[in-house]
Amino acid sequence: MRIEAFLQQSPMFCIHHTARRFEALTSQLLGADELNFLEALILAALFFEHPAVVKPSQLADTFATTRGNISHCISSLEARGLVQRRVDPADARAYQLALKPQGRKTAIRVIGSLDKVQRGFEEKVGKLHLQSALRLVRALADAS
Amino acid sequence: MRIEAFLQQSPMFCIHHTARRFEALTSQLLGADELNFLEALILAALFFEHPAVVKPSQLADTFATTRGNISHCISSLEARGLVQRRVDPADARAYQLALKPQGRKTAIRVIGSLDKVQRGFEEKVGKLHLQSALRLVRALADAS
DNA sequence: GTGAGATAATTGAGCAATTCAATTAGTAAA
DNA sequence: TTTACTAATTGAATTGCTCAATTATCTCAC
Repeated sequence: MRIEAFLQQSPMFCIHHTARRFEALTSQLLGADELNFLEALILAALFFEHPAVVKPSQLADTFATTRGNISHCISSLEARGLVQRRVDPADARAYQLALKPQGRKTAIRVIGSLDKVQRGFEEKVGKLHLQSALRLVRALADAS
Repeated sequence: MRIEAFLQQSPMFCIHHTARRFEALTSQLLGADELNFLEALILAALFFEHPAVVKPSQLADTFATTRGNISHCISSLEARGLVQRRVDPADARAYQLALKPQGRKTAIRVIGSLDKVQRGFEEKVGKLHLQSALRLVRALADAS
């Protein structure tokens, strides 16, 4: 198929394809906890940031999405008892987000899953090669 | 934010992020033709494969999606007079897909758009660097 | 201190892309 | 000639997301 030649010569399409693959594998692992990709990232963020204060707007910035999107995910996580909203004592409009004990356990599992998928790719490609591409793809990510 | 350090050290997340960026920029350009990403790829595929015969199932394989998904997109493209379904004379269950004249024009425009986004990234990162990463990301794409 | 405008976040409707199960129709082969 | 398989479509359902409107709060010039 000649289209395949075209696609294989296109870095952006390869990146796109790889990302889809990554998401598919990841959400397979996250499915056990009924989490989507963004929810998983939120849990990871709260885990890594602890004990620093995290607010919804910061998450929206970090993950390049809208506040509405974050808010929906937070609500879903909160409904399952994984995270907690507390009114910011310094600004009553804002919330401080925190992991609840169960959420902490889930976060650890999630981070493990992300690492596992990552290691799977590393095995196929070689860790050094993956690291060498990192700078470039990061540059791409920043060049937005 | 410590989560950002984690994300920047994760090749897969960087790829994910880059891919999202790529899709956003691309669909901005495709929006003029009211095409989504997959529809654009289908048009490109039919353009590059011509005059070879292309069937829905092949497209599903090439783009790693379901036949149902392809079928919906084909219907949308057909409704707009861009592509045509012909019953395969060798197998009455199958269809042969072909670009109609208007679809051909659109395909050329679409391929131009994809190239344009690509060149935009190349400018930011440098074509040589992009090419050097291609082999690696392709390996990642294949490692599925 | 108060009113105008900005800001944090939520909410819910709505959309776009996809998946999934069921269906139609045709092939193959035993 | 019937049993199993395959190509593709269809429509409902799901998912993840955006957008506009809303609530509540803060800031600050006056």
